[in-house]
Amino acid sequence: MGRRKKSIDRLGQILKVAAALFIKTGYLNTSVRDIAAKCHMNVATLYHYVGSKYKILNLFHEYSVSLLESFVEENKLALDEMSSEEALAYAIRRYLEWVDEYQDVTVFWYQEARNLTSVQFEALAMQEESTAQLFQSLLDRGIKDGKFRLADTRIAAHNIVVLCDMWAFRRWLLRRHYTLQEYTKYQTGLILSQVSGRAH
Amino acid sequence: MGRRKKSIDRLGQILKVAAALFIKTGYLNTSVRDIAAKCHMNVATLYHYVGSKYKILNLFHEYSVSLLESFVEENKLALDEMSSEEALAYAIRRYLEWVDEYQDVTVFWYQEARNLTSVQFEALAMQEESTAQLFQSLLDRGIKDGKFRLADTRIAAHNIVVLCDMWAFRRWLLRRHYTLQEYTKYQTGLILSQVSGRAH
Amino acid sequence: MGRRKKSIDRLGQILKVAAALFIKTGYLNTSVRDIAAKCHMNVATLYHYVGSKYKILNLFHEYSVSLLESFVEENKLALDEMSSEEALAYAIRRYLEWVDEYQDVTVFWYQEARNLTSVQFEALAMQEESTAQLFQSLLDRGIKDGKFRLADTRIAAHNIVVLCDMWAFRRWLLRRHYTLQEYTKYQTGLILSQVSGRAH
Amino acid sequence: MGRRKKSIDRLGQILKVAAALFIKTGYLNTSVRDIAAKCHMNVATLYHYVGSKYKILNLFHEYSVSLLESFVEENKLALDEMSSEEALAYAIRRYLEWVDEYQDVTVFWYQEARNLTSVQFEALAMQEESTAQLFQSLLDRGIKDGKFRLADTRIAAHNIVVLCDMWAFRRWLLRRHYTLQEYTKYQTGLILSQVSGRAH
DNA sequence: AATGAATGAGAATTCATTCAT
DNA sequence: GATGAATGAATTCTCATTCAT
Repeated sequence: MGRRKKSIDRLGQILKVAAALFIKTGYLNTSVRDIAAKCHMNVATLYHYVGSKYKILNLFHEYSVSLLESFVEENKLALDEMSSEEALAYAIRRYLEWVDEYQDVTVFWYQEARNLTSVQFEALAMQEESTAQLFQSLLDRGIKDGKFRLADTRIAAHNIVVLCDMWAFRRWLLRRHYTLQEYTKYQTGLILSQVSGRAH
Repeated sequence: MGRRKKSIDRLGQILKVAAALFIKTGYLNTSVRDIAAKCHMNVATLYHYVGSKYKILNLFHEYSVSLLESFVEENKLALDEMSSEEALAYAIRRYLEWVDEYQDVTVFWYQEARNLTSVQFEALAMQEESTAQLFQSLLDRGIKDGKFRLADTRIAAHNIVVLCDMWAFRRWLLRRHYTLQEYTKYQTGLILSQVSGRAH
Repeated sequence: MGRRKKSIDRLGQILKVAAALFIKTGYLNTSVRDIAAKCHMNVATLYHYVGSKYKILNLFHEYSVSLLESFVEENKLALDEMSSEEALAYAIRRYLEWVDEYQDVTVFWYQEARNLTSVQFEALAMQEESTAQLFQSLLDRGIKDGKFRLADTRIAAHNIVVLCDMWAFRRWLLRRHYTLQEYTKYQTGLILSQVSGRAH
Repeated sequence: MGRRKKSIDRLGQILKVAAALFIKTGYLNTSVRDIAAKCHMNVATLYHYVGSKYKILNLFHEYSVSLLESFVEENKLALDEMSSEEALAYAIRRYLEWVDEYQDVTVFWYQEARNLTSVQFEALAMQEESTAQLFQSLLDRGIKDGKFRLADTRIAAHNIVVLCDMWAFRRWLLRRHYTLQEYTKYQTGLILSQVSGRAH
């Protein structure tokens, strides 16, 4: 068990250190030596655990996907008991909190998706779609309720996701002017106008 | 002048070729040799014109900024004669056309901004801000007119920019479901709802 | 004894697996990890039995030498009762059968003798000489009998060995045109002409 | 021209040095660093000329093939004016001189043919066949003349080639007992007996 | 203006081997 | 006897850049 534990720890350590370096300097700018050094580990030892540099990106990818996954899972049920508008507002707030917590991860994949194989890219995209679908189902519900009026809920849902991600990838601007709370308040307002609007 | 002209041509050729390669495989994955080879040019000759690999990114950066710049310039005046709503819709349509034309460039900078110095990053950011300001001024005008109701025009303006850029950086999804025309129609509708909404 | 037996089995297993890998991909291209893996054995366990990679080559070497040795032993006595010509033909046939059976081993040492220490190389060479001497003694006997006429029986003996080994190291060519039986017939004929010839 | 010349020199230098190292320690045991160092050249400079380690083996391979090729060419014509027996003896003597001069090369390819691609191996094999064919045509001529009696000239021709190559790959033994002249004399005698013998 | 040659630094990865448990 | 973890040294190869001509 001690063995087992140590092995997992090492792998965890590698993942954690590598993720930090990847985020800080980018995947291509990070060398395996850098990662090993920061782990106080011989390069060969690192290879004992991971197989290749790309495998590390892989692991980080899986971890990132799982983060999103659990966000979706955690919030699915809680929303059923609220009204459409409350639910949407709640989901936006929670997702923005999530983006805030994992902003580095969010931005990272906006930038480095290029380095994934197409298979992995699909996985990431699919997970992002399922986040969008969480919002989409809320919008559909609101339409049934007569609370929302929308020509196309898919675009609207993706809009919501992107406007939340924007808190991460435009942080250089937004942080200068708003707190997360303010940003949440404004965006929620705008999005609610968007979905309940008398468009066109 | 012949000299001068040739020199400029060479530089232009390098920029063009490099941009294509950068876009296709990323800045770090593109080697100076690759660029030189595609220009049918010796590496040393290339260095005669550009100084460093990073300088090429620089040039591409300046070029990209100028593209945005001219977009702003071209559209500023045309908008004055329209009504607030017409002007906004027109600006969105024009910007989406621009994003569609330069989608590779747009996506590139979402991904590779990391490789810029902070000074250059500032320049890029500033230019993006000035695009946002184009929209912001339209929003401000609409508020004065009583056509729009908005608590914060800055966020709303950035929303518009990001939702347009999204046509480029989520193309893997959007292209599957919408033409540019459809996308333009839907987003314009949603944005107009957003800005003319009863804020919360 | 159970212990002892198991230990010998393990060693035998290593030798067998290693020999197969050496033959297939060459000594240098075979890694200790490969061998251990194919033995379903930990690398360290393997080292518990063998000491070094080179020692494995050693073992294989000894095994190869012993193969030749037993060939010589097995055939020495049987030959006494035949006539010189019969004996020579018989010895050639038997040796060709041996080469055919151990063609991989034969070829291997033609190729990898380089990787032996000079001491080991001597051992291999000596054993090859003793194979040659088997033939040489037959030739000497034939000369005494007046059946063969030869200026130098050493060269003639080595010729025989090499022409038989050739069945292994030129198999890429010979197999296309001849069966072992045909090859045996032709070579026996040629060699008999050689040794009974009215030369020069 | 100076340029051109230097470039060829460098390549020639690399080939020469590499060949020597390959012969001395084997292809796999020779590192690119070793080669570069012996050339007083930076590793990257070496790669400026050759592309890959394997390409060097390639070059050496081509060179070796060309050596054999020119041996065949040089001797083809000279043989026409002699009698069959004279011609065969002459060809053997010349080929043995060739093997003696290029014994390292000869032995090398007996050992390292494994490291060639199958395409390259074919090329080497084909060239060896054409050497054999030189002898085979002499044997065929001798049969027409009624000078030689042979059931299969292909095997006989390959025998000659192999018995000559043997001077190189059994040098550890043969050099102890014979000079090249003695070896030539004995083998010529044996081969002539072989080909003019009363086949069985 | 143009180029072939050159280079130091560094990339990812593999290897035979050892050691503590 | 067995094993997972560890390592120093070495591998092939690439890169951005410079320099003499």
